[in-house]
Amino acid sequence: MPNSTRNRASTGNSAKNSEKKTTVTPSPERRRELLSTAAEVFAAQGYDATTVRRIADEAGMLAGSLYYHFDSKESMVDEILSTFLNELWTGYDAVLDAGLGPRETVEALVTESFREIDRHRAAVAIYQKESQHLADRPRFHYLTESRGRFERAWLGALERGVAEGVFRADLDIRLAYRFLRDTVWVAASWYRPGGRHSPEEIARQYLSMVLDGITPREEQEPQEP
Amino acid sequence: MPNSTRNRASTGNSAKNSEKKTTVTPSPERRRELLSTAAEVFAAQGYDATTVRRIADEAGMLAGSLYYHFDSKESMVDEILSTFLNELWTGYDAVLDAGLGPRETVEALVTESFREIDRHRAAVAIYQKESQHLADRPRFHYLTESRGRFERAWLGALERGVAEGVFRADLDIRLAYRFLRDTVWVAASWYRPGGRHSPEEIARQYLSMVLDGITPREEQEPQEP
DNA sequence: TAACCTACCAAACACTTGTTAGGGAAGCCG
DNA sequence: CGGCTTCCCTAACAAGTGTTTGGTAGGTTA
Repeated sequence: MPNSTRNRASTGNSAKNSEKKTTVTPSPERRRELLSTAAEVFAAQGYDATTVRRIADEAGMLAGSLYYHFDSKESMVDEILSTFLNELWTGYDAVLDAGLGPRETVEALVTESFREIDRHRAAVAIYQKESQHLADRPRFHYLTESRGRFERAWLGALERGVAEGVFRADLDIRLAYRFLRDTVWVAASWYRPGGRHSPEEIARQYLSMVLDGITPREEQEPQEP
Repeated sequence: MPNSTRNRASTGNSAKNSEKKTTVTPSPERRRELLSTAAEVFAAQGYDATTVRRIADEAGMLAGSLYYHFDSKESMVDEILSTFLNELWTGYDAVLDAGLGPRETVEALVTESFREIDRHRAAVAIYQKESQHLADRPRFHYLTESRGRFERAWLGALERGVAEGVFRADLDIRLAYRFLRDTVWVAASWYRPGGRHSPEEIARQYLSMVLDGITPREEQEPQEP
């Protein structure tokens, strides 16, 4: 039974930091290294399909040795996802507190999202695939919370935009929200950092399509075949 | 070792129908029932996280009894995914062979996709989550093939559209393709049949956003707050 | 009635899984 | 030197995994 509550160096989201820490104190840098390779494997194979032995293999050590650094396999994803979401929300909050107009808010959120994908592509892929399935366990309730904040932020900007006339009023706003949200984040499944397009370039193209559509507008420069 | 090749009633994609079938012959209707509940569980929990015992539970029987109908857990997903893709491609081919213009082709493909999501929501969700991870095994190579056909169909329509001036020429066409593809299919993660919107309604709204953007066009009816 | 077939159960099998306990090598500090 | 700390290994554990085997209740056919 995996309930021997005895955390050596908890950094996850569960706030109970009780029980005086054991004598062992693994270095945070090594943890980050291991979490990085773990995230890569999780993203590629899926969380449940990934064995602890595979992660250890990729890290050049044996399965049991991982437990010097981490409590459990679960606390690895926990730490991967929660640190990603923390960084994400500092970026998002900066945008939301900037007092921008609705359109500029959407633009900034999209750009920030693609930057986040650039930095945490593996974590984003994991979040995409497993968050819904993980959110059941109480340890990962913060995933559901984050989803709610997400929705409020985007829906708020969209609603304000419709009220001010900068977004179309004839669209189902919740559909538009899902449309925006999904297209942005699924990009993590094909995006590879160091490719032809920078995150900002992708954000620009993406915003161009979402805001203006893929058919030519009248006042745009004429095409030539 | 799970290699005792002895299929009782193979319907998957692997073309080897060798070895005279054993005396048992399960009814196809019961198979479809079981595959339906299996697809539901797979979609909700993920393929690897789903145990055979859970599926059997949901179907009101014991784990071993499933093996009267199916060779293995793997052949269940195989059959789920391949029958879905078969139906999908008959629909797609009908559209592609209709000789429509680029814009009409895109519209028809999108609408057909949402209809397919309506009919096979669980299968689509499984395809979304697991196809990349399953495509490694030789049995599921048809997933990769399908992905290629997919890309050719959409990219072809987009390129023709750009050439004919009905789509903007200033967009990276591969980026546009990925955006189209992803937004359409991720809808399976939130779509629930019998909801407020019919598949055709969703397709209409989605196409409206993709084609014309979410900001108001000049010649559109004016908004009123 | 007897033979047969369908669809399931009961019980086990071999194997993989996450996890643990104890030990030991290398380096640093007194 | 001896003690201490960091990091990993060896070897095992118990639980859970997909799968197999043999059996059997109930219906259909002859």
